[in-house]
Amino acid sequence: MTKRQAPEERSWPPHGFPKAGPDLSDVPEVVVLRLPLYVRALAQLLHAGVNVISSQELGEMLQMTAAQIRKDLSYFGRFGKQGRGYNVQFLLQQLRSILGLERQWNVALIGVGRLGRSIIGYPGFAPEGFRIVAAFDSDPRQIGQVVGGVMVRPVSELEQAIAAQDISIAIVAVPASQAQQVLDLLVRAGVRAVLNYAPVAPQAPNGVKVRTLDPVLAMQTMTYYLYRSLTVHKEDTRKA
Amino acid sequence: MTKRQAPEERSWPPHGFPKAGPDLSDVPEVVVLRLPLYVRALAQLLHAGVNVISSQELGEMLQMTAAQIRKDLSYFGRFGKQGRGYNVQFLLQQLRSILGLERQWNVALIGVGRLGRSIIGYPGFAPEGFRIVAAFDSDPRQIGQVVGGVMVRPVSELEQAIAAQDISIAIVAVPASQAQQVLDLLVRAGVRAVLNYAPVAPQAPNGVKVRTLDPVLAMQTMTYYLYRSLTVHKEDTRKA
DNA sequence: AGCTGTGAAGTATTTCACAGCT
DNA sequence: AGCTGTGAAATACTTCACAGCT
Repeated sequence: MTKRQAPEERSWPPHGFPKAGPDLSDVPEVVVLRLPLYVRALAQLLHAGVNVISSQELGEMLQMTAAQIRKDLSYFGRFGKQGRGYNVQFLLQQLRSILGLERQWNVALIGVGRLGRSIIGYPGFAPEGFRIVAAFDSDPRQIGQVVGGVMVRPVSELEQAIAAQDISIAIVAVPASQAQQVLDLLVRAGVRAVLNYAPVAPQAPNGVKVRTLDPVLAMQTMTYYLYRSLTVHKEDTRKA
Repeated sequence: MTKRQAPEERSWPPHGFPKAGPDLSDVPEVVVLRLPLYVRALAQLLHAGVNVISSQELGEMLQMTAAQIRKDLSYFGRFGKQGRGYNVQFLLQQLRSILGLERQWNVALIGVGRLGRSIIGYPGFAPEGFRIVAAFDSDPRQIGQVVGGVMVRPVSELEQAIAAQDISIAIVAVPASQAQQVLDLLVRAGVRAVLNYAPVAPQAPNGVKVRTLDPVLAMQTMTYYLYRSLTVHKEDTRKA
């Protein structure tokens, strides 16, 4: 049973917003979007020396209901012990395994301008197993430069490099005007997961996941609420 | 009628995941999360010289159903003309007004390390009306430096500056370990919208919107699907 | 003829609430 | 006594489908 797509973001999402492609299993996508939150919280708990945690306590940490956590986990197995709770280390390991986080993922970066350079310098990816192993740009002045330990290559070499270097994820950091064509190229090259920093809603075929991170969009969803609370709002938005 | 919170953020959004605080109106939060997508698409259309668009066409652009767009818009008013569609310029202006995008918003940045500097240098905020007018750091070596035209001040001055400079939004770009305490400080100072770049799920009181942008989280939601499609998956995840 | 705006129907997601294990 | 796992109930969200305007 495939499911219908919702738009966005969630980027905050909700991130991946809009999204494309049917689910590959019967696990609701919202559930998958939450799993990394559990992983992050459990890693913290493990680090803090906590051995066992209940869905109640985890829910307080993450500001969600205990029932939701239990239900989410139940899509994948039975990881808890009744009367006790969840073993932090065990649950963490299980979730990491479910999410495919126990391996390294090779990543290509397209666009090494200001934004791309800051992404390649971001220290958060490597410890989580995401290794940027190739960088591309269409600007001839960038080609041949070494950025973050990776030599920048022309986009024309992209397809070949994706295959040769076993790259399954791409990060798009090109101007909005080029994002769609870069995405098309990536899809043709066989990439099926794209983290998009360009402020566009790119079209991707089924089976290709795109998550767009757009800080401006995130801001704009907050101003709505700021604005409301400034002037106490009475419905009167319709035109005359 | 206030509503229940879903997690994120989505950021991932989509986006702010998990989020806090009840809705200030009866408009579903998912709808608010989509409005900026409409704004972005309409701005593109306007730029391209399109005068009128149907929900059908807009839906194709954004990969969503025409009905959803019409329903979303109907929460705020009647902006279209039967038989014709929506006037692009008019609808854009209406949505910008609803989202509070017709004014400038003063923004404070907390944390001017590598990430913070890249945020302050991001050229996407200013054209959308978000102006970073103050920057703070707890590192004495950063104090007094001028970054992106703004002088870095000690965090101790934050509360005073928020009030004095009419700042309603903050961007948190401090290490994860400090994010919660910075957020608490911001809330005490009266900030009610926070764009959080730290990889944590911070707790915020009702009425304070937090959107977390976490590229690692976004990546981790995609590996799930990559992983599934590598080995054709038969349900067998439960422990022995 | 074409398209909006919207109740009603259909899905999806969340929460309840409790049997059953420790 | 405490907590999980899960059907069933409740709620939220999306899509249908059509009256009504242009």
